[in-house]
Amino acid sequence: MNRSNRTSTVVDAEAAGSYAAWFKALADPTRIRLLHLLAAEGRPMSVGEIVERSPVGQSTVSHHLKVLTEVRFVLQEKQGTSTRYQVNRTCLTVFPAAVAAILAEARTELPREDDRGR
Amino acid sequence: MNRSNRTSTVVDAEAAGSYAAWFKALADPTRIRLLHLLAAEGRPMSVGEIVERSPVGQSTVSHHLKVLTEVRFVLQEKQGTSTRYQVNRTCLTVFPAAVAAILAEARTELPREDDRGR
DNA sequence: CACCTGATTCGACGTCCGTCAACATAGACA
DNA sequence: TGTCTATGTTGACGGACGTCGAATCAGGTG
Repeated sequence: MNRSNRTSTVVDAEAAGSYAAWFKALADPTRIRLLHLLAAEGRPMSVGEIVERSPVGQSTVSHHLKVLTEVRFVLQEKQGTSTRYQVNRTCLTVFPAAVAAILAEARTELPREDDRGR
Repeated sequence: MNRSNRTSTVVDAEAAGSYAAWFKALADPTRIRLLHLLAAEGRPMSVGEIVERSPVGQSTVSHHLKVLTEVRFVLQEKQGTSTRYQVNRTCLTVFPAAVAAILAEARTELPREDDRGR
């Protein structure tokens, strides 16, 4: 395996950009806590409820939730005046796989992120 | 399980900061490519060799290698006038574990990052 | 209809980041 | 010793980011 001397480009420039975007979404303590909160609760939560448990303001929470939503780490579901956010369980598979790809761990095939939604 | 209403704080403010620092180190396409290059080659590489395969300047590569070294994703080994960089294989274990912790995947115990060095 | 409440967006501020060119450092070798 | 080569560091510049308060928008409710 890996028979050529060319760097087996599993991670080319384009993929590097995508991966970087994912990591960038987690490159902030507040977002990590938000994501962990949602994951730990394991249920859709409203913004207000999340704000109550966060040390930052409501607009900040809203902003971070938007960032996490854009990279599909969390999914949103509007219900009238309220908006429920929940963690996207697909990340459990796709994210460690991305790390494995970067670290050239060939044993794991990178699954497609095909949870159609948005 | 999860009998209390307190968020089971596996990821508290301090841990969130640490994790964010790790992710921040990967939140850049260039660093991801550098890390992947080192991982794919699977051997210590000199800065010049890395620069040859990178689209950015030498000082930039040096800077990014420093960042990756500070969070221990890569290890450095000085040899006279040259410096060899190689990927830290411990990341293969500790990094997915961190992701699992954030995503509240309780099944994996977070291993200590005790590859004494630095 | 007027009002209240929950959520997003806007504008601003200070800070940090990625990149480069230029300079500084430090082994190797004649 | 002096020079060469490989690497690290500095300073600067442009752009992006995190946070906040204020303004705005959109559903319910009376």
